[in-house]
Amino acid sequence: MQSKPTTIKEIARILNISPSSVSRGLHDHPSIGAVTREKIKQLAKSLNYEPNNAAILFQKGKTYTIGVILPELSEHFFSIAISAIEDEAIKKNYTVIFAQSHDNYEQEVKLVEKMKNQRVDGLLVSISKDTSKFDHFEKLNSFNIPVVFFDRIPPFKNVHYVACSLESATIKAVNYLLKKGHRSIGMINGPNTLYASEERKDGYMQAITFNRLKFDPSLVVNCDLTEQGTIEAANQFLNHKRKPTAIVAFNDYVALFLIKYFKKLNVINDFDVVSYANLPIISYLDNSPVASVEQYPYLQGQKAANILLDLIHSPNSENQAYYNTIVESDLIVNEVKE
Amino acid sequence: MQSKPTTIKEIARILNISPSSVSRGLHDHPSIGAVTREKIKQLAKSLNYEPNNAAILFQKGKTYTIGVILPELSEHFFSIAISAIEDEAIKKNYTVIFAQSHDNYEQEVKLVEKMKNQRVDGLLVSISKDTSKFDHFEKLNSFNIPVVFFDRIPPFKNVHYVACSLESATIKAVNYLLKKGHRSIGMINGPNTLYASEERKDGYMQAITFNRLKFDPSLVVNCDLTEQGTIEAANQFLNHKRKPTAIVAFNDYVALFLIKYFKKLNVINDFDVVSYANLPIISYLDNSPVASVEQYPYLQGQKAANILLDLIHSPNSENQAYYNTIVESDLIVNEVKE
DNA sequence: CAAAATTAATCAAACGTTTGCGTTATTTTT
DNA sequence: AAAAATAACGCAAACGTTTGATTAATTTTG
Repeated sequence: MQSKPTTIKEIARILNISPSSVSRGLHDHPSIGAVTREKIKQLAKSLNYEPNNAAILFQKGKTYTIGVILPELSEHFFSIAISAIEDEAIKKNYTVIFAQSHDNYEQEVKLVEKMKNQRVDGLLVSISKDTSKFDHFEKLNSFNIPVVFFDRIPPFKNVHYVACSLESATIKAVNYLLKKGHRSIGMINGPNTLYASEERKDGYMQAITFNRLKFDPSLVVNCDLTEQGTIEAANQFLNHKRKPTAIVAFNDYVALFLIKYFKKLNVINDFDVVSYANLPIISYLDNSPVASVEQYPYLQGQKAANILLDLIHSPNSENQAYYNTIVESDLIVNEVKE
Repeated sequence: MQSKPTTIKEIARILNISPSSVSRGLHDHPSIGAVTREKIKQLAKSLNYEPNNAAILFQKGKTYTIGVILPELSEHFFSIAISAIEDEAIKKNYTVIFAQSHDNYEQEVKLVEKMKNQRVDGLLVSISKDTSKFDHFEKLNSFNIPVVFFDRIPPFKNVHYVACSLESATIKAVNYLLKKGHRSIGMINGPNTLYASEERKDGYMQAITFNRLKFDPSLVVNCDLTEQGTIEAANQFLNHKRKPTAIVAFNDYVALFLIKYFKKLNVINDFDVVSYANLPIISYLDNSPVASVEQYPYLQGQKAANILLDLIHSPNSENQAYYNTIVESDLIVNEVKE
């Protein structure tokens, strides 16, 4: 029952011409006469000819495929980002294959290897949390596979990347709180190993010092981003000699934990919480953060994809300029609570 | 700089043996002696040999790739499901390529075509909302590409599918509300064109009649699932002669709209809302639904992927048995609100 | 010790498509 | 009318790997 797919050879045999002519005819090559061309196309259509992609890819050494490696697809941020990537890719007739590192370095290394074996034309990567070495990406260089990092990027500039400036976002957030009158602002930061933590802290410090306040390091506490860790961080604030009246949470999950805990202690009204918007329906909460940093995952994905496609099509691999694209993040102020 | 990747041929040339021996050596074929085998493997390693996947795929006519077509990757449900699919696929050394139909029939048709051209070994599909014809999938049959539908499945049995029984889930939900003492229960259903709407309604009716109550059709209202539509539906309930005391919402978005509206009217405490759990943090809401139907997207994705891989590996294509797998959904009762 | 069996490796074809280079005819230019 | 250009197509190699059929060398067997 499973009729073998029609091939160019078969069309050639039936029409009594050579396979090369068929190929050229199908591609409107000028050296094929109009009549033959039409005959070829007609027969191809009536035989339901479909080019064998595998053969073409093999022949051309291109796969028209871009790989995406990211930590967790089920995280809202990434699902939006990859959705954008796919939308862009399909416009240019590229296919997307993806894989999750599950925030595991070894897995990430393996996946890079696999993508390379799959001979993807380019790679989009958001690095895992426990990645601190980056040699696995350098191997791609020698295979001429361009890489664009997005959102979770390595801490150096000589790569292509698209990311949000969490620093400026944090400045905006802290400024907003200062303008609201807060004078003691706590920050629940992530582990120090994360570049994103560094950015947040830098932004915080800049905003504080720019406003001629003195920076109190004990108001920035590190946290493993779990619920338990959040509670411990919260306790530090509650017992602080200059108890903060506002808190910048590392992300929405932390904000949720925090709000839950504060509500339990019935101190929720003593705090304004600002967070980073990874989650969609956070605004439906009764005691939602007063503001959120929007990181525009769709835009980031879109830009990253387009840069990658650019790189793939740029003929000279020795183009030494690196795309370092910063997507400005905005502070979204939630409607005033009545 | 971009050194051409090492090939089997090159290894063969250096070792002065034939390419076929190299291939066999690398695959531990018995007809290659131990010493030669080791020499081959060593040289391969030292030359960083990587099999050219494109060539292998072409040669074998298999791609070790499964395609996934779904409506919207950014929907939480699907992002979880595809996350599971990828996890399963990678275990069996398969790669996942995916594309979004954006709930558009024409796009879906195109994507199926594209997947076929990519010669995926199998296809996983969650159909788009406005798909009512299914010929585009039948073409895959003749190419011997198995298809497994999941969650959003066609309304007939002679295909492979994995889905949740929304009917039994709805029965559970309604029963729960009845047990809580509610005697007038409203349902905000989706458009009648959706199979999922039918299932919900059937479940509702069964639960009602099984409990010897009389079914009031005016308590089941259709809704376009927008916020405006939800409000209109809510108004119908508020003006109903037997005003319901509990409402089954079509999904969490509808539930959110509903709760928001009820809160605005300050009637939120007059209702118990039950919903279907597409969203993660719904439980953080102050006035969250009292219970949610968990549809186990990860499990669905997992099962669908495994079934597909089974089908791919089953030698006889004439295996006429269809996998019709139902994932039992559970009613998750949220913690009692203090 | 000849015949059979085993071991170790080679040959060559095949997968489907593309493409540089030839080879004819036919037409155009001098 | 000869030379040059063009049009229309065929030839064959190439991409890298796998695999059935063979061969050659060695060992086992009766």
